[in-house]
Amino acid sequence: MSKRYQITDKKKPTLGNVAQAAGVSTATVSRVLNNPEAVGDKVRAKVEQQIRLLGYVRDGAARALASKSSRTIGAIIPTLESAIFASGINAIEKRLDEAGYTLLLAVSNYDMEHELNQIREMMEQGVDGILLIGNDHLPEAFDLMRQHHQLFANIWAYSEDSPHPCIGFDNHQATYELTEHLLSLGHQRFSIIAGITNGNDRAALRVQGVKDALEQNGLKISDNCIVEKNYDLWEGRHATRHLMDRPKNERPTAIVCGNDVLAAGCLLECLHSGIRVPEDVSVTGFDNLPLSEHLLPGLTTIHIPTAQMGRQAAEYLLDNIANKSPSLKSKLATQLVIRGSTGAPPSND
Amino acid sequence: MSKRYQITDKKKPTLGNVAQAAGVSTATVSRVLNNPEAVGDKVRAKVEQQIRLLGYVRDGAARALASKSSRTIGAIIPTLESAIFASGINAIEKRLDEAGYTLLLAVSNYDMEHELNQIREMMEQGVDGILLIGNDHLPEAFDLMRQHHQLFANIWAYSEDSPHPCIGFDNHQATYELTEHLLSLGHQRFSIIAGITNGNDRAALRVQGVKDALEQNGLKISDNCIVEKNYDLWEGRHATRHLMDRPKNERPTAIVCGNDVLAAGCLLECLHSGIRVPEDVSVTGFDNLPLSEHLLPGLTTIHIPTAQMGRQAAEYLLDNIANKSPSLKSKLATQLVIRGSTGAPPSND
DNA sequence: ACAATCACTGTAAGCGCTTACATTTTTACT
DNA sequence: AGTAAAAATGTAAGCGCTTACAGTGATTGT
Repeated sequence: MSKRYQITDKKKPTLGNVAQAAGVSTATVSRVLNNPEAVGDKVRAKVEQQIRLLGYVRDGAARALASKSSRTIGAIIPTLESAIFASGINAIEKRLDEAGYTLLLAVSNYDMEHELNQIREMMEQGVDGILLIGNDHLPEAFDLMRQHHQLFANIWAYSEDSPHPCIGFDNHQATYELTEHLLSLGHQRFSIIAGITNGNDRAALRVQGVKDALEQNGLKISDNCIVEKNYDLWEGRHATRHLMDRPKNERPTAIVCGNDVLAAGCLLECLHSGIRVPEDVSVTGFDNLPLSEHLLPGLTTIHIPTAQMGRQAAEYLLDNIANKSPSLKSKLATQLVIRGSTGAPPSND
Repeated sequence: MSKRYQITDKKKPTLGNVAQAAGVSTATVSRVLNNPEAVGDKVRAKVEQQIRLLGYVRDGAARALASKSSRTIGAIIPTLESAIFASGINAIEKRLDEAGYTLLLAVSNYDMEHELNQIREMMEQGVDGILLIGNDHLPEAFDLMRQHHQLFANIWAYSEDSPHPCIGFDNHQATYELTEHLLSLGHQRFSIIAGITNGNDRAALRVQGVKDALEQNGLKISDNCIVEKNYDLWEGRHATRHLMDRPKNERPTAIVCGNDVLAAGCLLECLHSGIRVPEDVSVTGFDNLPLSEHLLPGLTTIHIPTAQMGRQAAEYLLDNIANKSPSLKSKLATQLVIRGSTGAPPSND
């Protein structure tokens, strides 16, 4: 009877089964799998044939246990909604894939306790590296990773003086420049629709960037002109309504939003309620999401090189794994993208 | 110089180390970790203390090898852009997390060959279950999974006669009903901006749903009124321009889009080029993305219960792993959401 | 022609954990 | 107190793979 068509074998074939079937040792089979050049042509062909015949699939757990590497990278991102991190993750996954690595993804929902647990879980899974968003994480998280020599990097934020490896951009500087743009247009009354700054260093830095730029120009923003909102369209709309719902000469002439989602909400609210942009108010975002250029008017925002950042982050880990010791930090440039949503402030009358 | 992190050069503590430190056997330590009730209070306390003291973290690879379970679920989605799958993935991750499972995520970019490789990789990783989007996959993929008794399920699509487990909705029926809505408004000239149907059963079924509803009403749609585009805003805009760029009495009065991204592109193109919606043309989408209700006019679309679907999918796998044998199929209801983007066709004059 | 070298291949010792089974200690009941 | 049953703990055999080391011919240099 021919074994060729045996579809339902009871147990999964193991390395040993393949070895036996091919009449070689397990070491040889392992070699054709991991280091084919080290095996003679004939033997290799024979083994490969049996692998195919038996439908052999390596056991990653055993492999990881024996080789001390799971060929897996973990990434913990705050959210999957709103596609903020989508293209970055995409780039990471792509680069990892090229190197034969797999991405383990977790979503923390901006909850640091949860994130800590996820880090622990990933370390249990034996990931070879971990990618975290932002520089702010629980001290316990850093302790845990240090204690176990866990390779990791922070992305999406760059900080000169962070003791940890980071691949990202300067959130503060970006909004600083953005604010300068608004100032140069003549704006004086600013409002900020920020992301929730608690536990989110990026959001906090973006706010600070605006504040510092204003201060540099002798302006100050009062606390009731700064609202914090989740990155959500509705929240952006509500915040906008709230901010614009005051006497005309007290309204902001420029609203700086914590990201493009909030800004889109702001823009859409203006559209819905007849507020003209930029004639009545200028609006800015952060992220340059695909949508932003299509809005009417187009959204002035900060472009982040997410794909490049993702690739670099992946490469940082891979290089480290390969003992190449890449530089600990990488600062990527953001870009101010000026579109129709910013213009001169309304003339005072 | 990355010596910054070399604080302690000791090796990671193992189960054995903990056992030794606590003066018990490895079996006991393993028990307090996996089945605490089976251990006496004093001993458990002693062991737990040592675990904390040593900063012990389990080795997932060893655990997976010995226990035949990696406590990991894999999901392969076509894309991370445009957030189509975001909330579904979110729900999956959440449910899995509750059960102590981790999500392994891969992005196939709508490439089935690539998907097959990713399935293989995930099986190597030893995932306990795999989630695939849609019912269309390479036969080799199904063969591979069957041969290895790999638990899996298709989501995002429901099919009565699929031989595979699936948790999803009826794409065909959804656009069928959507089209009926348009017909009831009096539309006769339809165009479709579809997703790429090749290798995407959902996209194909959505087109077919429209066709069938039209045919049922004695209408037919000519091939040059159907364009296929990637799910991208620009492509939606270009397609719209192309479709509307004909004599007024040949223009479609209704454009059915393959998803909300294309529809948003369509809507935005109309906005940019002065075409009134719905007075000049009605537009529909599919997915009911968060953005869709905020557009002006609001987008008529199909709401998909993504969160529910994600949770159910996760539960299907978990139940299976727990030998509960849940039902193989689950059909979720979609919902036609009528907003301002659909209305009566322009009167012929 | 003989030793040194090289190219393959095999042997076997783990990797750190789970778990069936064996053993000891407690508890419950007569 | 005596005994069986229950509860707690220990023993040790793997799980499937990698890899250092050992072994075997074949090739090369002198």
